Amino acid sequence: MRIAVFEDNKKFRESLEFIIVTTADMELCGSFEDTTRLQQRITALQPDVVLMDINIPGKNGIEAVKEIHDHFPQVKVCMQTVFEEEDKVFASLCAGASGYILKNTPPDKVLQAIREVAEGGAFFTPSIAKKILFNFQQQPEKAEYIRLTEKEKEVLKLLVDGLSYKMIADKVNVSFHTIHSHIKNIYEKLHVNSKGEAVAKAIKNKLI
Amino acid sequence: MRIAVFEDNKKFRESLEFIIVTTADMELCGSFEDTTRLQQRITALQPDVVLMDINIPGKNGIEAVKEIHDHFPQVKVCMQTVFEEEDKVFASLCAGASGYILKNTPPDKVLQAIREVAEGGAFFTPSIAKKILFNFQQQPEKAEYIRLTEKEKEVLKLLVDGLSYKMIADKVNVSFHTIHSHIKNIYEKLHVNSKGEAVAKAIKNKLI
DNA sequence: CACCGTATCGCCATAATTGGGTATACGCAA
DNA sequence: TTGCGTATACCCAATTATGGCGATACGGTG
Repeated sequence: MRIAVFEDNKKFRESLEFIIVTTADMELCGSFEDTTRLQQRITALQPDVVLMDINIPGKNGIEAVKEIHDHFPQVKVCMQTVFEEEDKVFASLCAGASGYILKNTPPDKVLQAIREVAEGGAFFTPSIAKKILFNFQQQPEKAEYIRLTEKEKEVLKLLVDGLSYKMIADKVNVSFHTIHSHIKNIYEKLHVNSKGEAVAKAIKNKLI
Repeated sequence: MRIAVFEDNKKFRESLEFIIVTTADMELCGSFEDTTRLQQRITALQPDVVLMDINIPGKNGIEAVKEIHDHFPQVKVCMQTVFEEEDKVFASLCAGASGYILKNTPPDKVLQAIREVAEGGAFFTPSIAKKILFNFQQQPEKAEYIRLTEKEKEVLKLLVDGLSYKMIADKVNVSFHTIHSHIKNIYEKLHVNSKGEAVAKAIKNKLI
């Protein structure tokens, strides 16, 4: 597992380097104090995971993660910061970071974070996770949980994709009438009475 | 630290009980296989953390977490499930859960999750965290620039709200035919040919 | 200025799709 | 045994999708 570090604080960079080089299944493939020549470096080093300081000289961490995400989508990025700057947290997550850890995170957690993101998962320190959670819980009206059956979800999904009753019936291999019936039930559960509303509600409430 | 367990699967419930009772700083204050008399139980047991199966008999886990969150805001809830049912994940997070773990999570991680949520943090297994992350990152690829006129945007917006042609015409104070005409143009620009697709595309690409 | 393209607005007609109602049937779980 | 999910079916009215036709207005260009 190849790791690259971008961190301007010498002390902290060296401690990250130490953590990585002393770990059997990890290889430190690069360590930098700024984000200049970012793309060349990534191209040359081919890291699996990048540890990126959010306040780094050159282009800042958020722009850097965006650039990496756009040009090297297979490279996972884990952000690190001293402070829990709310807006930067969300900005970097939106920019494509897979993890977010505070710099007081103990070494074993750092390694855990690296492994999780390398495997395609995501890792947040609890306080960051809490912030993210809060962001969800702010949205009040989503509170109503709509219980759709599996079939109904399947049909709704296809409805959102823009398929007609006929096409859905064909796809699911049941009759047109069955689809009709399912959709009537879906509308009832969603409290809507048209395709448009159903699609809107499905997407907004992430029912699909 | 007082923990209450709600889990209908006997095997799994017992293994949770075992994990908790064998941990020095934790106390199992209750263990149930359904969510009946939920409020009485919580009132009596005064748990710090509740582990709640998402598919539990009685009122389901999502309704249960909502009830706990509403009536006992100091009680933290950590959800558990076998499957990563996307809609249920988000629904329970919105309902007030502080953590979300899969049932294949190893014991040490379960304990970690309990501790994190007890301390006011949040805990997600990496795959769940990834789902949450996705939710942030879903930005439109906007490869194609869609230029809608103001009128078209207005009509599209109303379409997304689920209004019929007639209702839109009424709202915008033009004739049904004009709306018809606008919608034809919108469909052309979006490369779609049904209300459902148009609504889906409008929301996904944030055209409105 | 006259010309062209684009956006806006209006209408007709037809065919297909959709929404709502009602009904039957089967298996399965509470 | 009742209820729910699933599947099927028919009917009917309303809505929607498509195509074509035409008019006005406005900004920029030759």
